[in-house]
Amino acid sequence: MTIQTRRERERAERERLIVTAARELAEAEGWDAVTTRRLAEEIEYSQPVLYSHFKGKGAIMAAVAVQGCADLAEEMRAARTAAGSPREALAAVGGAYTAFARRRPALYDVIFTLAVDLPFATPEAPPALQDAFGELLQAVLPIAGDGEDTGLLTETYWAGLHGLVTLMRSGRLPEEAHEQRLALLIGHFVPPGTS
Amino acid sequence: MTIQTRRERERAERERLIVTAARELAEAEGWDAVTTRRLAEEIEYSQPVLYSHFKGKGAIMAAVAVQGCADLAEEMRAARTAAGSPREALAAVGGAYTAFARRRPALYDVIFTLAVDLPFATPEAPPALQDAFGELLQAVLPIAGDGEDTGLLTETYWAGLHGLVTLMRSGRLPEEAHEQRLALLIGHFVPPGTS
DNA sequence: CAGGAACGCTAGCGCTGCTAGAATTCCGGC
DNA sequence: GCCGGAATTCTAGCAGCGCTAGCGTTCCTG
Repeated sequence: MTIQTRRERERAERERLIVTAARELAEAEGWDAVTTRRLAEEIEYSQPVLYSHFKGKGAIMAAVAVQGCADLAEEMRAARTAAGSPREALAAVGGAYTAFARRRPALYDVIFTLAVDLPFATPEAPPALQDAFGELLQAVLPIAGDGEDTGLLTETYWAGLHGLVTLMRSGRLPEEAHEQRLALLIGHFVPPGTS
Repeated sequence: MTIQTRRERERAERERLIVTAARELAEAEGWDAVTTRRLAEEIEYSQPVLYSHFKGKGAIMAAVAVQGCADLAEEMRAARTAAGSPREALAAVGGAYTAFARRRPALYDVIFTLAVDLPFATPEAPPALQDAFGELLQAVLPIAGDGEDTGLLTETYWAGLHGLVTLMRSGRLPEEAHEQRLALLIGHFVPPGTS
């Protein structure tokens, strides 16, 4: 029994090693630099080892995405709970979201633009994804107008944030006015008179 | 002179052939299917011919993007000029934008998510891109609040639309509630009391 | 009709994700 | 202590990618 468990433990550790190496390499040099050969070299094993842990490169990226999404959820939670008014909370979460996207672009990309084989808007979605969406939802809840579907409103706010960061990071929107655009978005989501 | 001009004409025609073939192939089978070998086969020339017209695959995609953006601008213009009130115009342009993205996903991707070597938010941006943005701007102008920067407001509205379509098309937002989310976005951009 | 330039082709480079099958390592029973 | 078998890891290679050097042909010009 001990041998079996030791092997399983080593295997699990190596799996974490792969995910960590992929994340660090992507954050350091971008996802283009993350090839299976490079990754194998990084973890000091041969390529096929990767495929004994993951179905393919996409699955490794998905694992990185889930891990990164937990970070994002945590940062949004911290921002939200530190804020005072509902309006401040909405702005804080939006600011945390876009700040994450700009500070860790490779991580943001793999969560929200690249990897596709992750279930998203379903109950089977990984908890980390649901947590991140939940943070947005908590921030949107208090500022929802009468009769507005909170889930849909959250999705719409999320889309606004996502559009801002993706267009900016791909050079389609100039960086310098980001804060002003973010303020405009938030301002249009908060009903007038909400403190 | 006639020989020279004939050659130039044939060259220009072949260039259009390349761009058209790339666009049709992408729209039919997605950009993954657009390889230089496949493209060469499609136009019945060898691969290197492509590189005598374009610097690389990216440049071909950029050409498709510019051509597609003209279509988008045209559709938004038609929607805007057919609308009655400012609110209807904003909704019509937003609807035309998202409808374009859903009807021609490959084209939308190459304009707004894939190709990067196009100047966007500068005076050197291709006219087609500026036209498309101009249509959005024309729709946003009448509903801008006092003291709001119209350009920034347009960019923010654009980001909202872009976020909606990209998250939906990548499976991160469910398709069915699209119209409701779009209505929410538009509703939050139109000041209350604007007819 | 010959010389030369312009043109398009064949062939190939280094890279990608991924995999079949050989080789090695390690554990359990005698 | 040692050997057979199972589990594991590696070497080697496939098909395809974007891109290019250099050869062969074709066609215009003097």
